[in-house]
Amino acid sequence: MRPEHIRVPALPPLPDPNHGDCRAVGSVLARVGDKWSVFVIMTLIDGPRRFNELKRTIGGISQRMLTLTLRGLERDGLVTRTVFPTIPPRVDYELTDLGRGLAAPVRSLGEWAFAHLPEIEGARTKFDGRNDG
Amino acid sequence: MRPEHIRVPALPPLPDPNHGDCRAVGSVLARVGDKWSVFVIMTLIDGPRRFNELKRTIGGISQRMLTLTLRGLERDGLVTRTVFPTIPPRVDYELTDLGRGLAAPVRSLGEWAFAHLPEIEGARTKFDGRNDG
DNA sequence: CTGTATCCGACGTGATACTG
DNA sequence: CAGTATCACGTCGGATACAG
Repeated sequence: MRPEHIRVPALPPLPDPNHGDCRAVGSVLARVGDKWSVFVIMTLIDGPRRFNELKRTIGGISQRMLTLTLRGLERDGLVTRTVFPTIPPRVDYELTDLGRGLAAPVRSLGEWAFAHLPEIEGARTKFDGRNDG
Repeated sequence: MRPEHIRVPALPPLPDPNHGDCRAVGSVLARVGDKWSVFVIMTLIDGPRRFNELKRTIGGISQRMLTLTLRGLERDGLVTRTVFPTIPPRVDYELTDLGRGLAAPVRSLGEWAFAHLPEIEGARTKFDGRNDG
């Protein structure tokens, strides 16, 4: 039997990624997948942090991106923003219950990624090397 | 006690998001977080699929982005690409063991997202409305 | 059928300067 | 300290045309 005769035998029913709900899930995944959200969430797990505390702890993030990331998380109800009208001003950011709930699966994903980093990086090197030589 | 006197009591040790490993984890999260990878992974859970099968099933993805997404997943060792040298050509994509392993935490995240969609969308509406009116 | 090549607009990200 | 405003740049993603 040649390759062209190998048929996938009538596909089983699919979870239909087109369904609106799956699209919406995508919007959540997009937030988690942006460059900084996960770092912020993980940093806030241990308790509330101030703006510059977050900036120093995360490191490498610009003021602008930290602001935008925090706004996004706040918009999604994952983080609260508390302003203390003092001089100098102080703003605390803290995970909501919703945010803490999200942190769990995110942590799972992170742990999986960490555990399988060697395999992934090995695969990348192998793949890239194949294209060069 | 006024707000400016409320002090976070000497921060507990942090998981240091600056550590190289955490950065590397970010690169995995970045893949999962891109626009299409999760859809492709979820579609491939039930078994191997051909290029246009994926395209039709996912829907809304361009030929270009499907190609790029699949190349990325292949590069990371999450998907295999099998070419059948027939006319017309046929290419099967299938999750590797590594890819199936990733699918589990991704599914957890997706289920969390699905379960909490109302809360998130509610928070978004509330946040956006506060800015308009 | 399964891609690659090209163009182009939209968006994400960073650097810098400025404000309350 | 905690932002906002602006600019500059690169990448992402879509549309279209072409190729094996």
